[in-house]
Amino acid sequence: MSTRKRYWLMKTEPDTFSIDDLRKVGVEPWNGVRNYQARNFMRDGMQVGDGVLFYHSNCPVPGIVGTATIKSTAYPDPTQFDKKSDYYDPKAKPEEPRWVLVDVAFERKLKRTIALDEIKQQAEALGEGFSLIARGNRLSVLPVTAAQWKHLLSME
DNA sequence: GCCAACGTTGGC
DNA sequence: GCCAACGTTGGC
Repeated sequence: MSTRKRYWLMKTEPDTFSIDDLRKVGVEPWNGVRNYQARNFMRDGMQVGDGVLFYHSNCPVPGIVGTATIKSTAYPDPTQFDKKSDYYDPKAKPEEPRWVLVDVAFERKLKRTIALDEIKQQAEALGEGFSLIARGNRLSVLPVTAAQWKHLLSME
């Protein structure tokens, strides 16, 4: 496996966990991902040191609000075994975990939000395949190329 | 709050 | 293995 730094975009609802929350705690175990494709990106793709575009969804101005760093490779998400958790999965067994998470570290908050609106206007430069703006995409964890990373942050 | 676009579940 | 019903995401 390559050790070259990779880039990702991770969505969160600011009412639940915002960039300001991440800044306060420093490092956060990214629990609650319950989508297989998103899980596979964390499990099979993420390496310590990878870059993360921190995205706010389900809010007045959806968009990229900060950057973060991957602090751990994937390990089992403990909330899947916790009956009191919203993320409890009765089908997950400790000897056969179904869901994983990674630790995400605060890097910086952008000077301003790079709004989804503006990102859509850059569709051509970002490439047709950019899944954040692909029709109907709902993935909460998705890969970003080095060129897309550079282009998106140049919009700040 | 609405609803389109998906993903998952479960009966058959 | 099909597919209808249901649940979720997330922009608007």
